[in-house]
Amino acid sequence: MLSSRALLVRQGRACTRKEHRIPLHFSEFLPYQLGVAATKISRRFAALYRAEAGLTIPEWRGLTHLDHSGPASVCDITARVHLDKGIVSRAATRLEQGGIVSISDHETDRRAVVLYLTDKSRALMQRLRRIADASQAQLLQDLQDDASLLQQALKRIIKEPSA
Amino acid sequence: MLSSRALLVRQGRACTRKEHRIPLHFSEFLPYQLGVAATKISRRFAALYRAEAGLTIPEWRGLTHLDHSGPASVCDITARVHLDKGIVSRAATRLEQGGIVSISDHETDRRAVVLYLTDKSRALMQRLRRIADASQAQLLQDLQDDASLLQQALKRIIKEPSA
DNA sequence: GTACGTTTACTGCAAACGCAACGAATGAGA
DNA sequence: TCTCATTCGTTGCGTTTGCAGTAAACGTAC
Repeated sequence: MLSSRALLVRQGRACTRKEHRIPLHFSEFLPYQLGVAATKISRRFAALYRAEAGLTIPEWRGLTHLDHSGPASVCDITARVHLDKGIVSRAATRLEQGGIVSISDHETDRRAVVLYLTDKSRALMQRLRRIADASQAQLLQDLQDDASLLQQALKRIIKEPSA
Repeated sequence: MLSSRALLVRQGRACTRKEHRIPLHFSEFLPYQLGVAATKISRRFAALYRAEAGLTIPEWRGLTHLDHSGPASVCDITARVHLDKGIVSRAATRLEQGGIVSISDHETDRRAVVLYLTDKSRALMQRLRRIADASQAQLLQDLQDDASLLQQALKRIIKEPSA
């Protein structure tokens, strides 16, 4: 027993539209909006880093932290840039193999390691920082007045306890 | 040759802080904010659907579209809810095995299939809709005045051509 | 000094994802 | 009618992800 609506769909073209037109009920659902927007922006920036230096997003996040705050342990990076410790560990391995970071033992804690940028990578980060800043500026310009409030709301979500 | 900063990190505790305190430069970077916020909210809602009905997010997105717009093809769903066709296809298979949707042939296009809710799942969706609405209401309340502007900005990002 | 819980980093594994290739079906155009 | 490009859905494959488990080092309490 099918509704008349169902019959409409069953006839004519199988796929009604090609554009990614999002139905109303979805366009008002915040988790959906957030997910789609984040994926979109994330892809754009990931492509940038990959094209420029063959970096993944976790790699880039860790490097940025090192670049800005100086040498740090895996645990440090994990806590600061919202990444799983396994992901940071693997990223560190790849980056060391690529000569982007150096890893040495911690002075006083023999469990820990210390990651730090090489001279080679300091120049790389300078270039990447410029690119990231420019891309973000473009993004903010597209968003115009909404930008600052968007960031304010996102910060609130991030800081929110959890539940 | 290490900077004095490096020496500081190399001594004392390996992991300086335990809280997820995000360094300033990151907290201002939009793609980062967006990613972290989306992951956080997405996890929260995913846990909700899983606990309530054992549904994944792709499954839930597809079902919601079916629930709201009536029977649709895989391609339809793909276009409307921002999912890869492979993901939609697999979700459809799982949902059919679970008796949540029925799949039949398209009337006029023999390549296509038509997914539609079963009576059983219509009741399920009603319950899920209530839960999702309540959770979103809670979220919007937490965000207070920022909410509408957040949504406005996200919509702009989503609609934005691409570059 | 010894025992025990915690921290640090690494690794293994299952699940999910994105992409591309494929076969079947379609339909537009010669 | 006969191509041939396109569309629809499925499947396979490599990568990434998140989580749990492991071993070593640490440090606190006794």
